[in-house]
Amino acid sequence: MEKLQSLRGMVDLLPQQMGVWQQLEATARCHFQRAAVAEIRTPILEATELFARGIGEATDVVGKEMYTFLDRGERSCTLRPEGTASVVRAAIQHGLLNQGPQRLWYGGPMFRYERPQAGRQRQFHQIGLEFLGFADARSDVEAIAIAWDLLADLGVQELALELNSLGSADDRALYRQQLVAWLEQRRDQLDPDSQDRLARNPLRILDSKNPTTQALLQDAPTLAAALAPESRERFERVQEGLTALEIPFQLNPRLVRGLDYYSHTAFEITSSQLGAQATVCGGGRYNSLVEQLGGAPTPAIGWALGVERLVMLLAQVGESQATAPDIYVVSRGGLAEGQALVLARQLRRSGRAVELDLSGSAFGKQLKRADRSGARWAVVIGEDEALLGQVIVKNLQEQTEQPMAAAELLSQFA
RNA sequence: GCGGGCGUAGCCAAGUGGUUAAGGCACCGGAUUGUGAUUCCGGCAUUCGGGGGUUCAAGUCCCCUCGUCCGCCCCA
Repeated sequence: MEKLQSLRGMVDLLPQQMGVWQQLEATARCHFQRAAVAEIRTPILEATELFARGIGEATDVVGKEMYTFLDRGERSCTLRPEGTASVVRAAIQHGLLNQGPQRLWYGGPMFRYERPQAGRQRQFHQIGLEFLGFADARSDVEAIAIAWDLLADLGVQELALELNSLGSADDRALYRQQLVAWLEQRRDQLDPDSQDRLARNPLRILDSKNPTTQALLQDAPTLAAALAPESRERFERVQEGLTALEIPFQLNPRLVRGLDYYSHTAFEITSSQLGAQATVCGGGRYNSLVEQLGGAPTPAIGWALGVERLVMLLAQVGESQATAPDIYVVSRGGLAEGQALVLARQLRRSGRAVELDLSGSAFGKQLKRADRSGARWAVVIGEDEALLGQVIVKNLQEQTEQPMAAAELLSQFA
């Protein structure tokens, strides 16, 4: 029979890895709460139309990476490739924006149909933040600061924040024209990938990894020069804010985010320890998206961080936590086993983490498992103890033991 | 979608065309029918990702296929 296994690029998270995940999620929750950011959860399945309109038909994410299929009602459905479009959709649908600006976060699985490689899977997880209805440059700074502080608190080392401004939609359209005109003159000097992008998504050529293309771009018109004075001033205020918060950053004039909806501030937080997919967190401002999805014009900024990539960094830091019980209950014989079942439940009700050995094997075997479970205490009930209403409490670390009444045990561990 | 590396047990692996596929970890059982370490003994791949071919003989060579990893594209 064919071996059953998970679909390509879909990975299981096994019990041993969950400690890092849980710690990460708890830390994120804590940071959001302290920053007065509320959680929102949206379905992982949406109408294909949402992403086509929100992210942009021309992007790779929409053009070739979506998990799309027809449901039984012949509607085109897509497993969400990112979170922002869904959050904005939900905010519009439920009139959240009529109640004032929204500070939201989300977390969960995203899906992209790509070849897996280091730091890239078909199902992966993101934790993201969206500030809807905030235009001030300080909101950009605050959004970035929350991401930065979260990563720092988790103990991630050697992070770099890269920053750029794409300007307003007008600035970008103007620059796009300049760049395309300039590159058309030199089309034959571009690598094939970039030639392709010239028509589809020319700004992304700036980000090319091809060295000759990069050399050519040295003399190309710059995005910074195309920014209107207001855009430039806005960008300066973002930088001043980051400096005031002592968050180090590097200006990267080639940083162009892939999704169509970005404008003004764009940023990435990267780690050199991740291989080719180095971005841990990426985001930026998207002032036109809400309107594009049918809401009132609403400025917004957000980011998403890749949980698997973050976990890779945390694993390198050596972060991991096993889930050991406080007490391991060992019993043998009908009467004793019955009492152990009751006792374990009572201990749990008083808040203890208790593992009950259900094997019925010899005491030696059970104690061996007690030892390996990492529990501090073992409670032993044999037939003799059961008849007397007693238990033996062993301290597994100090290798000491003492008999006591079951009731005494309960009051001691309450 | 394109390029390259790799598939031997739950994990790490030896194996260079020649009888029954090393070893280690983990796990299970026993020595110890009521006590954890260590030790000792035993168990744990009818077969090398799958299919086809070459050969007297294939884990080993060839072809196809699937999976996986790394890179490109792209992104978190």
